[in-house]
Amino acid sequence: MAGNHILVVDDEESIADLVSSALRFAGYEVSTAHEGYNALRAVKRSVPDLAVLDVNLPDIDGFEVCRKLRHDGHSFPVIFLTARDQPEDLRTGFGHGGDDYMTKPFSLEELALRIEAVLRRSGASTDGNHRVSVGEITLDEDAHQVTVAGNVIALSPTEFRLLHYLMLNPGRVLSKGQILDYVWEYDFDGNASVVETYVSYLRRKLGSAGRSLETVRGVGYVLRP
Amino acid sequence: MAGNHILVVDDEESIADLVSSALRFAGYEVSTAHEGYNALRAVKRSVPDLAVLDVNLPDIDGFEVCRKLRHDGHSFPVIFLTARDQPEDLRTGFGHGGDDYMTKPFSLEELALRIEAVLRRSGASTDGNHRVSVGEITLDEDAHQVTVAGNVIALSPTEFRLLHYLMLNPGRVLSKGQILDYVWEYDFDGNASVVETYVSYLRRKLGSAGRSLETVRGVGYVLRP
DNA sequence: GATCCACCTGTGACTTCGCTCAGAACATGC
DNA sequence: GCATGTTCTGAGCGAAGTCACAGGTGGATC
Repeated sequence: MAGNHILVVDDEESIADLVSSALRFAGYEVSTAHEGYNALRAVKRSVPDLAVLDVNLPDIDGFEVCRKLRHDGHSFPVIFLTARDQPEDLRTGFGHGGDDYMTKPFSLEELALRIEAVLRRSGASTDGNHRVSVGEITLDEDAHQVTVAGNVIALSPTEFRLLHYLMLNPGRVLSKGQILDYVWEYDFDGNASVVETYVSYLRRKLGSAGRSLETVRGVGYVLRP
Repeated sequence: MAGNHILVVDDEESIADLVSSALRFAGYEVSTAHEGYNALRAVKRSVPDLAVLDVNLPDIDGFEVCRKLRHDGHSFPVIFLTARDQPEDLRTGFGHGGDDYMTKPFSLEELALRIEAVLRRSGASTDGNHRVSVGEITLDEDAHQVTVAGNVIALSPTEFRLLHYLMLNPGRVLSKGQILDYVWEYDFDGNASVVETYVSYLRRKLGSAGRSLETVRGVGYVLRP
């Protein structure tokens, strides 16, 4: 996945920034645009390996951008972002040559996963390594499976995403806020104590290996290598 | 991080001064403004790498300033400052193109950290080094861990911030007032002797290395390299 | 060497934070 | 439509952290 170039197009700058910093962190090269025509211009300058297109743009909408891209012969995959509750959009999106679809708000983790999935499907080069290990814990993204010292343990989707995020940042303290942004939907406005609850679940399921998931009081959590 | 230019906008002169002197000290170039229109004029003269904007300004509010800046095509990151207990502001802030958010009162330490984080995210040059060493003591910000001669020692959040501040200024005497401003919230109105208490805690936890944390009677404390 | 004052450090009250559990609300699969 | 799993909240508890206070210690000054 390293080195792939992604174009993020969203008129809300805060979202474009949030997404692009998360993707940069995940090892992609990212450029952004806030308007449809700017996006087309950006592609003329440098063709990305994938584009994340918001549907609602100030000038021409994301579908139209995608249609023009396909018309110009570009075949890189496109993932659409759209506000909730517009199910009819889905068909429109795929009709215009979209490869995947996400409704806002979404979790950055999920976006990263979908991007990777779409890139893999489209045959772009990925590093093909979807397994992470920290200490005795191994997480396999493809198999969606976690093993501790060789024994498979069952995790719920949220537990899995949380563990994955922690494992992507071994030895780095992640604040509850960061965790909420990445693992939960980015505008999740519930109680931050869900994180505590899920850390508790994870520790229990991880058994003795759960001890490497440390609390840094007043700061956040770390998975110590 | 060195050399980045930051614009601080706050109508309370004492706060603007406090913040700007702390940021100058942290190696930034700082300019200040006390009103919204002055801030816009200052940007016209010299475009900063980041702006710290108070929301409550006498003429136009911080959000409006940010909106105008974005409208003029400026994309440098903005951090908003606002009084507590206005959670709905947060969304407004991000809606207007803000990159981060802090509620008053805050510690200067935290502001410095956020500025660095935002600059890093926005791709501006930072020194990217989150480890400091003085003598046998090493402090790692990411891991939120302190080691003395290789042995990890556990510190409370306040102890950690205090040590961090001292380590950022090896060989320089810091007064209790400076320490209170930087490590505690700037309007902390308690007894300045907390600093003594925490220096005492630190010395005990640092063991023999604690001897390099010297008292300069009548002046303050130094960490001797 | 007496006195003063800044600083040190132990004690303890109080607060904050995080862990865990129980359960309600919701989603999913059979 | 029932059973099961999942998500998230809220309360209670205990541990950890914060800070004031007060008695003790030891330079500095005269």
